[in-house]
Amino acid sequence: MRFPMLDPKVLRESPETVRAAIARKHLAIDLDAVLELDSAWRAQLSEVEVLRSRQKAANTKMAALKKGSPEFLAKVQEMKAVSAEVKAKDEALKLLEEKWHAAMLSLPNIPHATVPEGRAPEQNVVHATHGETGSASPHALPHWEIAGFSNLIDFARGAKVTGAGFPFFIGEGAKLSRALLQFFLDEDVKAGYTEVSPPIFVNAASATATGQLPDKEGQMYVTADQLYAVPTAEVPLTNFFRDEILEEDVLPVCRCAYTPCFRREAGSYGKDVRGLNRVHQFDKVELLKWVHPSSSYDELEKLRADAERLLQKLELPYRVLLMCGGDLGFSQSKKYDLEVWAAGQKRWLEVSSCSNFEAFQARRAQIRFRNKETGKPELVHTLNGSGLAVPRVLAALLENNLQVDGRVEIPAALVPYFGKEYLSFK
RNA sequence: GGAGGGGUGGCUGAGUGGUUUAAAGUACCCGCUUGGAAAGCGGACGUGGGGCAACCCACCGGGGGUUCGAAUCCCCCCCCCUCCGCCA
Repeated sequence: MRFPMLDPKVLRESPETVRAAIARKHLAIDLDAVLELDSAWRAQLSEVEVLRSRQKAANTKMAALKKGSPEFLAKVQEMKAVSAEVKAKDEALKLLEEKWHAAMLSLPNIPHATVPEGRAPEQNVVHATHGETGSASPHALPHWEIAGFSNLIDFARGAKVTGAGFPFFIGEGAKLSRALLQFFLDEDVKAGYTEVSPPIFVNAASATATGQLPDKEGQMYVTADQLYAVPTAEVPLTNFFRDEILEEDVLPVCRCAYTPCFRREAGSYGKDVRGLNRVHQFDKVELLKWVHPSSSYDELEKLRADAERLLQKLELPYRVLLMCGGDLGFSQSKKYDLEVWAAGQKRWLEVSSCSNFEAFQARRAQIRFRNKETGKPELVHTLNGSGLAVPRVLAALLENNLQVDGRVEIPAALVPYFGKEYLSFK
């Protein structure tokens, strides 16, 4: 049995809830067709099961009969027909089930009541803004235009060696990148997350469980033996508990992981992809939580606060967006984006996306906990968010902290990691 | 990469075509017993799906096949163990 992402019971008992969710996410889905498939599938299932029941009953009788006896042979003839019927109906059932499954996969997660109405990114709500964005020094430059930038981050040679979007980080560029990673991990561990270093390739089953497959197959790099380079640590981390039942006591489980992230970014173009804004390989620390359903929205606020604290300690201006229904991902119930201000480009760069998936991912990955009172397994709620993505934070740091003399001031919190108070492009 | 051996419930482990409705043990849970516990005795004890329910169906690593009928036979794949080879 493969699992849909939305609870089929919600669809049956309250189709209007699903209809409303589709509307709030501004998706075009023919729900009536899905409902029709659902009842057709159930009807067919019941037909097959009745026949199977007959087969089982006959089986028991035949076991008691003498092998070659006329009664036995008659029974074999009788059951041959039933067997053929089961085979045919079972085939039809499988076809229906495939359609049903595909239809169920097309149904999005239901947005939380606090998600604002809206169709496009412009309708996201600015939940909070921290730090100054207006007073950037007049000499602020996009990071790729800073004199000597390619001494630290070399895109040209990366393109020669691998391809566009695979830069080399050199000298103090590499050191700054590593300092940020170390800082993020240390802070996340302090906040209660257990550090994990996961595999950076996953198999198809894992990529399917977190939803990268089949929809985003074109966004992943795949090896000759069908392993997928992770687009985010979310994939191996979430799959850690796939097909497992946890004890209720262990919740919430909070983990963080650094991995390089690989994204083909097919279809991206223009100013979005300049410099470090969008690359095919980048370092990121991901935060992940497996929580009791009753606390997932509290945990979402904590997760967001944990990610925000990193930007605060780096003294970078940023804002928090509460995503509107139309800009909410397919599988999310509620999502905040953290965007750092890049003073040179004069634009916001997304560095973290903190989401509550409720049971949507957990159902697909079959991650459950045993309810202590009932003794029955229930789906956990999963949440994740970056804490944080390195290159864009690094870019913002370069742009915001660029001094008149061409050096970059390192924030106090990062100095112990970087080892110096200023970075130089020479 | 090569050769061999394995994969059955939380765990141990029986089962090589049909009363298997997966034995038995063990752990956990609930009783009885006890001053309390252990032992002992009794009961309960997997997951998913369908059904208002009674109940029914599926699941023995995964997927196909043979058969009236598959945990059991056949094919493909995955994983684990032992040895060999290669190697950071």
